[in-house]
Amino acid sequence: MIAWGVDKAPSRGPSRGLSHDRIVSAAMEIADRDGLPAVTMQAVAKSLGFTTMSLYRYVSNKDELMTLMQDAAMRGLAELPSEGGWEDRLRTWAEGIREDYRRHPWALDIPHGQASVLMPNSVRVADLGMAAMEELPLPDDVKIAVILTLSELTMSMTSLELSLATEGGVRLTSDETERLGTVITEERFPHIARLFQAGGFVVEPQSPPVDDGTPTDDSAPADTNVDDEFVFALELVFGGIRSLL
Amino acid sequence: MIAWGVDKAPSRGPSRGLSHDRIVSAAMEIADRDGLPAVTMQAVAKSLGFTTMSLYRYVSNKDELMTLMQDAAMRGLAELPSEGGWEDRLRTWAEGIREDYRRHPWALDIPHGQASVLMPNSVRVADLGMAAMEELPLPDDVKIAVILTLSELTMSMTSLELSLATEGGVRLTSDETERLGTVITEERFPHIARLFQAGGFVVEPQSPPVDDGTPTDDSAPADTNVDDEFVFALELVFGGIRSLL
DNA sequence: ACCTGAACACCGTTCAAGT
DNA sequence: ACCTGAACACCGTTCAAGT
Repeated sequence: MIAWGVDKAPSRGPSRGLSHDRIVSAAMEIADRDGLPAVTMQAVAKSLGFTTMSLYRYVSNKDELMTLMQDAAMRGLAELPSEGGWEDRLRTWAEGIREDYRRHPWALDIPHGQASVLMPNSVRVADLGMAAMEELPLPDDVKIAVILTLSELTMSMTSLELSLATEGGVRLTSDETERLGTVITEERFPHIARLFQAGGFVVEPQSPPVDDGTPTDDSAPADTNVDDEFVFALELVFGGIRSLL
Repeated sequence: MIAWGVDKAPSRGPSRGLSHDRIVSAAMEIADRDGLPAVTMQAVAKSLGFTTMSLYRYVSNKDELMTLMQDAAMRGLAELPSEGGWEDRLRTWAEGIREDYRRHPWALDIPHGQASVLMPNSVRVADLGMAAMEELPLPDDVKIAVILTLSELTMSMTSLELSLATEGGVRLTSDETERLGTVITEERFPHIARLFQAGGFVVEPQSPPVDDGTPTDDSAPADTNVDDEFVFALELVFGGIRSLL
């Protein structure tokens, strides 16, 4: 309940300036700069000029700090366009979430427990999602399922994108490609070996020359970039929603 | 490349019985029993009756061991039904993945890097996914995007399900509910406060009495269980695919 | 009430040494 | 080639003590 600010701030007694906000901000700065593993209690305390143990007065353990960080990371999504249809609104909603995770990639690595669903920003984002679908004549539980589906999808795709980006894409040395080629064969993997050998199994983080293949079974496989995958996945879900109406 | 078994086994010299298989199996047993954090190099070695350092002869670091564990966890999915349409096959495909993760929940917590995509079972599962859609007149890159979408969705939903199950669902004490009620208000969250107060924002891990509401905007919200969410999300994607044809 | 210092029981990983 | 022992530089968290 710390996150909601209902625990009245103890304004009595000596306070040398530590606070929940400062601790969470310091932790986020470290995570942004050096990644989540660099966020140790000692590192956070040190960056604030306090001892490690001082943090435990504000946060009961590291997990709680992580949950606070995660929620704080999701503050980018503000308002949805009042014009346009539900597709436009859901798209900007999903893209807002995506932006937040891109800004704070480490947030994707913090496990989503029960607590995180009831954090302020989670509730706010869910509320915005429901607002985006206001015009749709669907029962509330279906809308919640849609929100859940879209946000999970957004997280997964962003996670994939970021892990590929930091590793420079699934690009192998020609030696590795060759060795893998001896093992990924038509006999063993009849449906995908061809794609692998053509390089189509490779996913790029950035936007390469995009090919939009015509719907033919034997079209040449192309490099795929995650941004396209994300847009495609969204449209897939939108198509599903439309088929419900 | 260890995972593909191309590194010839060094059958010369004294071997007191350690091997990649035994190390990975031991690590998986520990993870199944005590969770991923319990998988330390010391714990794995001890369970095999060796010193910690002996593992480093077979595995270059802990991350590599984790990647091997993750791939080994995905061996459940065998064959897809030859009867029925692509929906049936994709459904059993996704449910096979789901089963594997349910059996080895910790596998969801191992980060998916570039290496993991090219591991034997990942390639095998991707191949099966392509096979499931063989009849569909869609370009290969679209099929890959579908596979990616479905597997990410499956992972997310299973992850949600498991985190709720281990925490006993988002069930709050009446005290907590009350406190949250003072903070999740109609003014602040106009589109979701009503749902929260009605208990509809609560997601159950197991199957509670399911209500399939009629498509009315003001239908009473109901408890939602993750299994339904998963099936719903799959159908949403299937609807999207159909709209592509 | 707020912060510190010392201590505890761990981690992953190194290196040189034994057989 | 395979495994061990000792050591290093870390972790999160406790507890009693200071102001």
